[in-house]
Amino acid sequence: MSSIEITLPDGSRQSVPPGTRPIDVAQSISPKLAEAAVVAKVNGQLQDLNRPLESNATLQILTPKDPESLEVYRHSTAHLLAAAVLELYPETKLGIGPPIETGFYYDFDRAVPFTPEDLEKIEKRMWEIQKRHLPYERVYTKKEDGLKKYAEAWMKCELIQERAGEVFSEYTLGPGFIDFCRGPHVPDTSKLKAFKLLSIAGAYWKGDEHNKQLQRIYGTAFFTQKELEAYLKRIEEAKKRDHRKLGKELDLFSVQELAGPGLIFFHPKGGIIRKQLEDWMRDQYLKRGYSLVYTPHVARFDLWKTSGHANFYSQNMFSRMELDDAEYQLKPMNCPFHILIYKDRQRSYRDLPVRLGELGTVYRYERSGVLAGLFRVRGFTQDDAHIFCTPEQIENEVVDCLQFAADTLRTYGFDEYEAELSTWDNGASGKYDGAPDQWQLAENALQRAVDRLKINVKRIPDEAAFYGPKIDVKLVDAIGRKWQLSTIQFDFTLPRRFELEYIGEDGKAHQPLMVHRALYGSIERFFGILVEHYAGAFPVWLAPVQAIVLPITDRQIGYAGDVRKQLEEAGIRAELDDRSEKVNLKIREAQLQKIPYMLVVGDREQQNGEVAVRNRKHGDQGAKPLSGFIAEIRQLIDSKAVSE
RNA sequence: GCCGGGAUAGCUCAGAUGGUAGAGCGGCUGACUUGUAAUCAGCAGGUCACGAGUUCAAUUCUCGUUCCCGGCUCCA
Repeated sequence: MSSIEITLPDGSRQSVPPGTRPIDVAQSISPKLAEAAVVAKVNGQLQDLNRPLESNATLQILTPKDPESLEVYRHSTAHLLAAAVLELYPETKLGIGPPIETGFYYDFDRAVPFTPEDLEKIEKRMWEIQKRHLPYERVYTKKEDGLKKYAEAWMKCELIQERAGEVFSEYTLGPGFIDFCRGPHVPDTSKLKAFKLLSIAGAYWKGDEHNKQLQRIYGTAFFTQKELEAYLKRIEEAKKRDHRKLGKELDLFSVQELAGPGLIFFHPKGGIIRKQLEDWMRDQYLKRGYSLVYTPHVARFDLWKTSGHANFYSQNMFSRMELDDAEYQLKPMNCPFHILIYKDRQRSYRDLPVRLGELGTVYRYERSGVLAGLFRVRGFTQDDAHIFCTPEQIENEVVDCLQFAADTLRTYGFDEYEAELSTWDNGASGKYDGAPDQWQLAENALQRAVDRLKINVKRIPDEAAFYGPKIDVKLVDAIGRKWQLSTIQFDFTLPRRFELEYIGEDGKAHQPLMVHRALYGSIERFFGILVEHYAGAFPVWLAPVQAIVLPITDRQIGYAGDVRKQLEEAGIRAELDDRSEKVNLKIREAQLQKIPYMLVVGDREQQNGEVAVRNRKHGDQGAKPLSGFIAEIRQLIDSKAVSE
C-alpha cells in the first residue's frame, strides 16, 4: 500500500504516505493550525500529534478550543511535575498523575514530606525543564521487561501488573525521565505556557485508606497566563466568600471549642436568617399537602435495630447511652420516627398519600478530619419528609417533589441547577435491596417525572442507594460552583422492615411505597451555601438587618428614633446608629455589614418627614418620604426579591 | 481516622538563635456635631490554645492533648 486516506472533520480527504503524522497533516492544512495543535483525534481516539498514521483514518486536530485538549495539556504538565520532582529528589517513587477538573495532581512516595518551600523549588525546576523544550516521546516496552525496569518503583509495578497489555506504552521527557503511561501528550514542553503548583496533601494509594499514604502535589495549568490568572482570581474570590470568614465578620454563627467540633451555634443575626428559611419551608409544607410533625432526638436502640441502622449505619452514629430501662440512641435520621407515626394507626388507601414533614435535627458521628464550617457538621437539621403512597400515586408525588425543589431553588436566587438520576445495576451484584419490579417501577417513575417537567437529567447507573434509586439536584452558585442540594430517594427496605401496610380497595393489606426527600438537605449547609452565593449580602427578605437609620448629628436622634419605630411597626428589621460619629463612618460600617438600606437623616429630612436612602449596591438614592420608602422595601420583602 | 500546616489582645497579624511581647482595627473615656465607605486624643486589654518534659530560665526547644485550615476517605 503506497498511500493511506485521511478523512478530515469537514469530510474532505487526503491521500498521504503511511507513517505520516497528524502534525504533518495539520501543517499541510495551515501552519497556524499546526502551531495551535495540542493533540490529535484519530478514529475518535486521542493520539499524539507525532504518532505516525499507519492506515486509513478519520483525523481531527484538537486545539485549545476543544475541551479534551486541556486534559491532555494538564496531564503533560503533571509529567513535567514528576520529572522536576525526580530531578530534585531522585529517591522519590511515582504514583499516578492525572488531570482533574481544576488542574492536575501527581502522587509521590517519599520518606520526607514535601514542604511549601519544596513546592516553590519544584515549580522553578518545572519552568527550567519547560525551557529545555523536551519532547514527550512514546516508546513501547514488553510487560516482562517493564516489570524488571520498574522493580524499584513499587507503585508503577502494581499498575503495570493490573493495567498493562503484553506490550505497553511509556512516555519519556528528555533523557532522564520515563513513565508508564497511556498518553497521549503534547509534543514537547514548549507547549506548556501557564501552570502553577497549589498545594500538598496526603492521599492514599488507590484512594484506599488501608493502603500507604502518599504525598499529593496539586497544581493547575491553562493554555494562557490570562486564564491561569483568572482561575487564581476565582480562588481568591471564593476565599472572600468563605462562609466561615463571613460568618465571623457578620456575626452569624460560631463553633465553640468547649462544646465540641461540628456543632453549630447560630448567633442572633444568623438566627433571623435561619428563621426565614424555616418559616418558608414550614409554610410550603402546609401549602403543598404535607403534615408537619415533631419527633424526639433520641430513641431506644431497639428502634435502630428494627430500622437496620444499628447494622449498616453504626459507624456514623453517636455512641449509645445507658438509661435505667434500656439503651438509647441519638438519632442520625428521621425516617424511623416518621414511620412510627404512619404505623400508629391503620391506614386506608383513601388516606394515601401520607406526607409527613419535619425540620428534624439529627446527629451523626463524622470523622474529625472531614468537618468543615457549616458544610460538614455533626449535628444538623434536615428539612426531611417521607411520603407513603400507592404505586399509582408515585409518579405524581415525584413530580410534585421536583417542582417543590425547583421552586425552592428559585426562591433563594439559584437559576441554574443540574439533576442526576442514580439507578441500580439491574441486580448484577446483589448489593441492592428490593425486588426487581420495585426498582423498575421506581426508576420509571423518576424518569417519567423528569421527562414531564422537561428537566435535563444525567443518568448514573450503579450509583443508587442500596435501598432504592434517587434523584439528586445540584445547584450552581454565583461563582459557578456546584453543590449537592435536594435529594428524592425511594426506599424499599424500611417499609418491609417495619411491615408498613395500608388496606387497599380490595380489603387486603398492601405495602406502601416510601419516598425520602429533603430539599435544603441540611439547613446548616444550605445556610452556608447562601452565605457564599450572596457573599454575605443577603436579599432584603433574608437580611438580618434590613435598614439602618443614620442620624447625621445628635439633633436628629429623636426623629431617627421615630423613623426606626415606624419601620419596625411596618415589620421591617431596623436598627438605629445613634453614636456621635461622622456619618461617613456609620455608612462604612453599615456597608461592611452589608445592610441593604441606610437611611441618612439630617435637618432637611427631619423637616420634611423624609429619609435619604442609600442602597448598599446602588449608593445614594436621594431623599424620599418615609412612607414611600416603607412601601418600596415592603414590596421587596413581600415578593422575596433576590436583588434590590 | 490518616498526611501536612497552624493556634500570640475581642478581630487581623508582627515578633525574639530560650531572658515572660508589639501594631492596626475594635473596646472604654473625653473632645468634636459632622450630608453618603475610617475625626482626634487618652486609657484599659495577653497564663503567647491546654498539659507535661528539658533548662538557671520556655510563649520560643521536645512530647502529648484540644481545636482550626488544606487534602485523602466519607457525606446532608
